[in-house]
Amino acid sequence: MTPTAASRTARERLLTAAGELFYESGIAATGVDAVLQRAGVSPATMYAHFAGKDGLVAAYLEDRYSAWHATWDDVLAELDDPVDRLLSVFDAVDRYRQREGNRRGCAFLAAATELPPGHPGQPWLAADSLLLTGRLRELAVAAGVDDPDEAAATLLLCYDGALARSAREWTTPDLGAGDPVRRARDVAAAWLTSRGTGAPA
Amino acid sequence: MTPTAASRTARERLLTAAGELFYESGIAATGVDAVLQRAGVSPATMYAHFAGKDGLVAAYLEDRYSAWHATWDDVLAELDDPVDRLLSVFDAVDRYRQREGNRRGCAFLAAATELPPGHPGQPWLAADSLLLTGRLRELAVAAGVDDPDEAAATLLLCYDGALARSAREWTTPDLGAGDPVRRARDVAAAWLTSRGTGAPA
DNA sequence: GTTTCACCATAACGAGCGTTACAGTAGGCG
DNA sequence: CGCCTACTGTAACGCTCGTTATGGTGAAAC
Repeated sequence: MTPTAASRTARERLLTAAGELFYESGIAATGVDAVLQRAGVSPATMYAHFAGKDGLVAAYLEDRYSAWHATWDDVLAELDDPVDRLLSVFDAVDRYRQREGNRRGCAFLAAATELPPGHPGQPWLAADSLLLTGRLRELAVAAGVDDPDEAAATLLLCYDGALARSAREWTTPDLGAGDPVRRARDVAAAWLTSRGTGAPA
Repeated sequence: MTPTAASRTARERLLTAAGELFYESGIAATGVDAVLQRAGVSPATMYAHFAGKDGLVAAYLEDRYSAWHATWDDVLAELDDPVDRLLSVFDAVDRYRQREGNRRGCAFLAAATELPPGHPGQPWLAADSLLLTGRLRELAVAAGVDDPDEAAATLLLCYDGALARSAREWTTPDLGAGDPVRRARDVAAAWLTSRGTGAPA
């Protein structure tokens, strides 16, 4: 908007500050003051940009959704093999973590347990679920698996398992367990080769 | 304690009320007043039994832990086959849901995202993790799988995946996906037969 | 130079909530 | 009877936190 600002605009600073704090400390546990202080923004400015804390939360989730969506697109653009493309969710999670320094599980999973029904951020949670289920099914069809719906559901199970385990290991480190995302990819791949592609016993 | 009380004692009523409300609406979102009203207990009585809301939360988690532990024990006592015993986590979840009317994912998973570090309820979350990892590894050893650690980690991945998906489907119903716990059991069983038990290609 | 726009700093308001205090009641028991 | 225990009901305190209001700064626009 303003070409003047030497540093980033207030809205951007608010969004990154909110992203860090909401993600690390939880949404409900993070006060507006903490976000304002980290962003170096005055209250009036924030309420000019967002519809209160709820609006800021919604914008934060939209931001995460866009970043996740774009990351998956990038990974997908580099793959040709249909099975690789079907398993790309896990590679996308890897790259997303690498980009955003994400080490505490899934932001949407945490938000799903924190946000009440009707919260303005809920549509982005639904969008995330829709993206996952829809795209996994498309890719399963393209990969020519026997039952695309079942394959998508199984992939989704492994995906959520990886994220949930990441979240749990954050608070209770389970040494020697290895990377849950890597393991989830392996399990999903094994399931696909044994039952997904037409390989009758 | 008191043989007099015609109905259950105040402590019991508080615990069940807290269990329902904390589980359905979240811990942070549930006010003490709501628990008191549902339990039909005055504030003074509650603070005589528990160390504030945090103490009530801790007692609630202890209660859930005990119930979960006991349920798994019951299921385990009915099984003899080593592989069935290894897969009993999922059957135990089934029975637990049936007993407690549990339909919104895992209470510990939700609590893990809500409770701050150092909260008096954290030990019970750690106990749950420890029970899972420890027991799964024991059962894996007893089942004679090739790599007990890897088998336990894989089972744990499927387990958390089932619970996380249950939680997500609560807010965003994914019709036609079937029961995540059932699916997790199937995936885990398939993984075991293909790689767990000594069945070299 | 004046207007305008985006923004900062501080303070204050108002609601919600965890907590405590203060009386008052019903039943078991010596 | 009187004592003790377990409990109820209401009210109030104190604090946090989201929100709003007020005055002021600095830089681009014309």
